[in-house]
Amino acid sequence: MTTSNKQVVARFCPSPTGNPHVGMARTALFSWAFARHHGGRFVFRIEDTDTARDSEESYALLIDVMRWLGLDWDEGVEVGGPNGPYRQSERMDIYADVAQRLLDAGLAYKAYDTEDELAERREKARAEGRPSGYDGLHRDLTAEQQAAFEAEGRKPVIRFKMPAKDWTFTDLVRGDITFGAENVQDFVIVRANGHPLYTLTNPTDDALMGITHVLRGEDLLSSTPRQIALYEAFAQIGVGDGSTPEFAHLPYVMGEGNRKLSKRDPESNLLGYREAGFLPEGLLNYLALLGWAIADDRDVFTLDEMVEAFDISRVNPNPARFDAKKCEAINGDHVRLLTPEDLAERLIPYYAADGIDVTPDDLAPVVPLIQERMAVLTEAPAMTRFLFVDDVTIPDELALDDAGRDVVRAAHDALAGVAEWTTAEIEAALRGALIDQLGLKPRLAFGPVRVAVTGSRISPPLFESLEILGRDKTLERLDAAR
RNA sequence: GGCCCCGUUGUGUAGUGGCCUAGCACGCCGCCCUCUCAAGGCGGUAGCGCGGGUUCGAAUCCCGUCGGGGCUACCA
Repeated sequence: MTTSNKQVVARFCPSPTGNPHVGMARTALFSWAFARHHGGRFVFRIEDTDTARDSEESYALLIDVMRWLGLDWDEGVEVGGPNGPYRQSERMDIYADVAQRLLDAGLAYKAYDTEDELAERREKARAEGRPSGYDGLHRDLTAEQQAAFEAEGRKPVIRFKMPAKDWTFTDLVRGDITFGAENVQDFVIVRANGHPLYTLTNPTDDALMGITHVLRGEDLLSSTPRQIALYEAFAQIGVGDGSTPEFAHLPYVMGEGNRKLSKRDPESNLLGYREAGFLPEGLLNYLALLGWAIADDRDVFTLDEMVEAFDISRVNPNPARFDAKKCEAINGDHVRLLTPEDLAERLIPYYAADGIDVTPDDLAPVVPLIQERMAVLTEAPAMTRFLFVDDVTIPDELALDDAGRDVVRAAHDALAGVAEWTTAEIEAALRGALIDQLGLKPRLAFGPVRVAVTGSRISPPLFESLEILGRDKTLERLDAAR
């Protein structure tokens, strides 16, 4: 698949705007898995050239989320590397230099069109059924013409001069793609105010950082010919090693309806998944399923297994809908895959967030009761809060009727006489008193006890719960409810 | 308008000419297990956008068409 035998170098290069979202994580995951599968390097770069939208908060969130997910990088922000710095805002001199060399080599030129002039010609082209990109009017301006525009006070942008040829490349997930020469026009690489654009900075850094494989969203598909043209120009002016990377355009992650999951969609907020109690391995596993399959009859796997099996050519090009239900189900499978000790450790912050201070020892007997009862970690404190608080309150709608109070009274008396406070003895006492003596169906016998002790109709297994709760608290609560 | 991408049950996928009366998972429905809820087991539901070709045979190849999406910026 890889045509050269160079070491694979893939990268993830988000812009720090807004909250990190799931589409971003999927792109990072695939790039990372691709690099790891091929034993290559993974670079993490930040593309913060848009000062109006970028923020330091967003940058910090990006680092936080990548570390939480466990997608480690060999070079990039925070860790450094031989091709730094890795924030584009710190590389402005490099872009200015590259732009100047492009200009000097005649591969780019200054264009003085005003926004209005451009818009007018664009409309005309559209109306006539022609492509609406730049028409190349200022491509071959003489020095005198340029001087005249300068004299008018016009500030030029720098445009890259697209060679007049068709562009074909092999997309690793979509196969051969061709754009006709007439559809790829000269594009702006430096703004009139001197700031470089993504169109220049991204290929420049990929070239300088030795990126061999570019995995990114499909929204960038149609800009690929321009990038390839720039690479060919770089080869002429000595930027990078003269090679062009391979490209793979990943499908979108869609939200409800038929729209791309956007950054402002709460469903897309990555940190929201951590808060909601998703495991990074669960979320990543689910995200991997959006466009990729490890086998035709299996969809739960570890990151290591994914790295081992990942094959970019087997990525499905269709946009995929994000399905919260399936995401939870996959996460639940990963919860069950954890050792009880590991799960207990991971649960502690979620108890803390609920105002419950617990230690791993406190949780040791509880975890076996709840591990298979939750899909996300926040369910644990909700389900077992009654074990760690002094009193429970019984909601009005669950208030016991006379029959229920009779049951609770009988349960209290039976339990008061239990010699050894173990699950087995608790169960024996309760069954004896409520089922054998009162002749109740199990459901009617244990229901009121559950409500009295846990404050809920739903709980972990009752007898085990009572053992953990302890005799005193159990009797107290039964007494209070009778 | 132009160019490009995409099109298998509700959702994600497997499928690369016969193994497909289309497999798996989530969802949903039912049953079993059962002290509740889960987990687990069993069963059910529902799909190749459409129309033409090519072929003995097509979800798979070709053409057309329809639908969705992206780009067409001095955003990324």
